[in-house]
Amino acid sequence: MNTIQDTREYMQRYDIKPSVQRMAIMDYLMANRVHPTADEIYGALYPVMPTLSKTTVYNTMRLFMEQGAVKALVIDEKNVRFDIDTSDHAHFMCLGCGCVYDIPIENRDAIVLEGVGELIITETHLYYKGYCKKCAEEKGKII
Amino acid sequence: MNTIQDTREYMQRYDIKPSVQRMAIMDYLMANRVHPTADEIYGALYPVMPTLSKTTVYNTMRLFMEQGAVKALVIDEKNVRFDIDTSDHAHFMCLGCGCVYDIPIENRDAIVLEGVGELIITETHLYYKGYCKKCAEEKGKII
DNA sequence: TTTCTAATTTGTAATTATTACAAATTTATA
DNA sequence: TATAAATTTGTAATAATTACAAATTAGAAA
Repeated sequence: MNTIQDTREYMQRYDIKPSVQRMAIMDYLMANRVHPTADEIYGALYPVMPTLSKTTVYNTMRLFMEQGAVKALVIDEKNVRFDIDTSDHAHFMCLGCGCVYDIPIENRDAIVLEGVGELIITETHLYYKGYCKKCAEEKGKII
Repeated sequence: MNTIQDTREYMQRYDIKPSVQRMAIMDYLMANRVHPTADEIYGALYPVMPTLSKTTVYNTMRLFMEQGAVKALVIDEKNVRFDIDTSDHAHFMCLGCGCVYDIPIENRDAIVLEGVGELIITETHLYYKGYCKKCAEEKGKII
């Protein structure tokens, strides 16, 4: 479990000035590593912070991304998800339950493509979709 | 270069009934392997087919996807792109010029994740972002 | 060819995630 | 305490995509 102090330190490390809203959002991201959407963050915090605005969630996520504290995860067409683990890694999304798991990868920093030449890689994004064990077992009712 | 006959045969292979619009769209996808958005497809075909509707482009892309003739490529948050190469492969998007190149990958069909168990992979999506050689050279004016 | 039916296309309106923006509030500073 | 700066909020705008019903086209039957 992470304390409020942990959250404060984490934000300090990324040069993010704390505020009640920012703390609540960062705290949520640290405690619930489920790669939530802006809407899910808002939905989770609204009950305990009814004055929270969805715009603030978007503003805050943009700030967090600019400061390098979170990364955008573009795994489904519908909406952007946010990942507090900013190290290069892959994702697995279960098509049954929607869970998104982190997967380690070995990454590279350049590719030479025939006919095109060298490509300098600054971002690596890898994701899989499929079924986790539990959903694969009940698969009959899914597909 | 592909002929109209090639396009017709390709559609037949995927059980897609031809129509003037579908032929034009498929033909465009086969001739321009640039992973276009729905809007780009519409923009390219509108001049030669002014009665074309954007809804038809979306409808057609959905049909093509359902029949397995194209795949959705979710590489940027803004809009979905379409890829006529349905084999598993990666993409590189140049942050300078926006070009998207195909990259070969070796793929897997399952992962065992500690604490979660086996994950059955049905889709692999890998993409990189960065700069192609040309853009890297002019990088000063980009970043 | 003409008629009828089914499939396809089209245009418009609805939906939804995200962003723009300006007013209101809060926080920090003098 | 008064003032300025930063932050939050609500509403409206934007833009990709989808829903839907009318119009058109294509195909089959007569």
